[in-house]
Amino acid sequence: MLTPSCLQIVQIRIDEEKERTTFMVRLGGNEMRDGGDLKDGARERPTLKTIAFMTGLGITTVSRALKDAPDIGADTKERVRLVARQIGYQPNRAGVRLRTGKTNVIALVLSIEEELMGFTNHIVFGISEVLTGTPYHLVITPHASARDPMVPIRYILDTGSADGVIISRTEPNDPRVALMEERGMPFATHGRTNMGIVHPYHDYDNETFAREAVRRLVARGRKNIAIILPEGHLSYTGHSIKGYRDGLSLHGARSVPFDSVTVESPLTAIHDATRALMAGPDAPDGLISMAGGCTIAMVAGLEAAGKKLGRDVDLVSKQNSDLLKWIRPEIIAVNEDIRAAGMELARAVLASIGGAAPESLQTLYQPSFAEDA
Amino acid sequence: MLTPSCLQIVQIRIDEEKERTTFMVRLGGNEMRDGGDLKDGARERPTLKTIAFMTGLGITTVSRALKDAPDIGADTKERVRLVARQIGYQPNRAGVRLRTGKTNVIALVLSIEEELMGFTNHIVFGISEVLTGTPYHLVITPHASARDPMVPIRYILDTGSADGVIISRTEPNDPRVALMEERGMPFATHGRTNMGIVHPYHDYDNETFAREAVRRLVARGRKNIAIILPEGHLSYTGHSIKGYRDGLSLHGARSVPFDSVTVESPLTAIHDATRALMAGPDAPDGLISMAGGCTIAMVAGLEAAGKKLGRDVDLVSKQNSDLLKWIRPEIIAVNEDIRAAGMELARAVLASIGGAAPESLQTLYQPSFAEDA
DNA sequence: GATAATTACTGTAACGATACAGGAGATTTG
DNA sequence: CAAATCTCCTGTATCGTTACAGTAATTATC
Repeated sequence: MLTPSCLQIVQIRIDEEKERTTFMVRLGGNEMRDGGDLKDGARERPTLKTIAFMTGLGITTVSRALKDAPDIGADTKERVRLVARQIGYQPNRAGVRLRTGKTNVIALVLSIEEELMGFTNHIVFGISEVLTGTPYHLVITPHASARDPMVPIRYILDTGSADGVIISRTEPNDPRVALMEERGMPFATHGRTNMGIVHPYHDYDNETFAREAVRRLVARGRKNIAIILPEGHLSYTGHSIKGYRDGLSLHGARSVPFDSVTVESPLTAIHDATRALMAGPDAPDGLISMAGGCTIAMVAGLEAAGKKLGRDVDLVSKQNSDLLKWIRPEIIAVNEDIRAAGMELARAVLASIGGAAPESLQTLYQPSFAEDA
Repeated sequence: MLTPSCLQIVQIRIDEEKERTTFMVRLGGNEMRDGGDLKDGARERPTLKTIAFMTGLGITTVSRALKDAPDIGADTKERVRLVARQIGYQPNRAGVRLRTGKTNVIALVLSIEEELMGFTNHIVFGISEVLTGTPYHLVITPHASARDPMVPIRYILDTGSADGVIISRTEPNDPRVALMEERGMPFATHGRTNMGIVHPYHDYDNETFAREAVRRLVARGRKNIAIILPEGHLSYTGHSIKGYRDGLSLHGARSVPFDSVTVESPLTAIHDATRALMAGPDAPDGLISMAGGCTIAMVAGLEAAGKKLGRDVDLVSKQNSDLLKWIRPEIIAVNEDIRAAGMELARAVLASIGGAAPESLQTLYQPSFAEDA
């Protein structure tokens, strides 16, 4: 039953300097209690103390009631929750963090060289969508990838500034993964590793993409194929190469070397290298691009060499946004849904923080080529 | 002079349950002091207490020494700073935040519908670059722009979760600006307002861009011009229209209505509308686009209508990334440097937090057309 | 040479939350 | 009916930091 809490304000202190009004309360018995500040027009932010005063309960009780602890009576919980909802109570993050060490922060560590076409946008909003409705905030921790990528990781670990970390540009033998694993920091990687550590990840099956890309090209009669790859040290470089090679031998095509540039190179360099390649004696008739940004420069380059897409050469490309079809509908474009990746990664870190087994937090998305292509 | 602090550990308590070792210290006199925990292998994070113990000073003294307070001796400060640097002391954010209310957080409020081509990426890394080396962290607070854009602002204000806020997609009469102003929250807007509130902002001079765009088109003999505008309620829509109209009357051109789509419309809609426009009886010979993403669809649309860029029609477009020239070199593209905008915005909020006058924190970037264009 | 002022440092309380160790009152047990 | 048990609630200490109100020792003042 809801006992009316018979409390009574017996003393009001007005502190003009501090512009606050405090008061004492007499409870049912005759012990006094500090009632806290009288919020002027509910302007001040409510705390547990506010609810404790309003309900006539102790601060501890309120705290435990809101946590649904087993040693609090059912109708007390109800009452506390009601009041908390009414006054819009939200736990003070600094208080929680100081006392418990829980930051309620997910750190997204991004290289400033992430891909041009909306990668950051998509992954950020994918993660955000999952974090909405949880107490977690998303903090962006950037690093110049040329510099030491360990710096932001060490910072987060040393200062304990996040409960979970999401990293991208994963390498097969990634020291960031090793360090976070060692220190027990929950994390998820965009891209797999190959170092004997079982950890949460989300990845796109670039091996399948590359292999299937070769298949589509061969199906169109293209047998001399070139591929533009990511930087050498990233995990997905290896997967791409593997799929590419498998595709070549599986479908009987040959590789035209094209390794003077990577998908990270300046667009001008990619353009020039593609023109040179396509104008040369051993010009390929099939091209594979692992990233949408560089595809645009490649198209310009091959056209500068006098070639025509669909006639002289076919091009399969991955993309993050649905842009390529507007540029040249002839491009065989395959979407990598980075927003979905962000969502998976966020789900994985949250679950990892919650203690889920890492092997249950690994997802691999399959490339989806258009039906006939 | 650096007096050697003659302290002595006189009692060690080993608490096996909590796995910690604490100890008492006898100082030069004979008062005892709690020496805190003996960090096992410097694994635990150092706090003021650690430094206090190591230097033999009080916690308060250490705190004030690190703040360079005037009532602390010069060599004491030196000594404290040395130790702090040695052990890699970093203030606990939760402690500071709880005590002072200072969050050391800048919130970037982004609509999930920000432009495709790298807007988020650029602004985030621009802001980050300025925040690097400061104690500030960047928190991304997203909102579905269809929903109430006030929600994230109210959240930040009610929970005091940031020291400063950066917003984009500013409107001439923006309730977010009014609210933050009223509550005294430092902020900077990407885009100006027109509501009698002087506040920090950064903006791109879209009025000049649109006016100059008309001039370039007229200089190429184009007199029938259409423009694709941003959504109606944004500040820069008004600026664009103003510049556009001024340009038309100034250079003697006429406007071909093109308002069935905005730069926010789906690319398919933009494509179709452009094709219809260009295939119609009143097809313009000059086009102006306020955003790079939609320009790509427009180009596809006008080519689908059988028109050729540079021959039948010229196109002036803004862009965030240097992509358009690879798509059609004929496009007269003008870069809006969003990374620089992020830097300006971050500088502005930080200065605003520091108490700088808002009128000194307003920047307007001029469009830079290529030399001859 | 007593008092005042200055210098350099320190202890206590508080920010808001939670872990922990009670503790009062009702209910069951033998 | 005393003891044990169970229910439900509460006070205290603590996380790391800083504001504030001291205090002891030295130096300046008259």
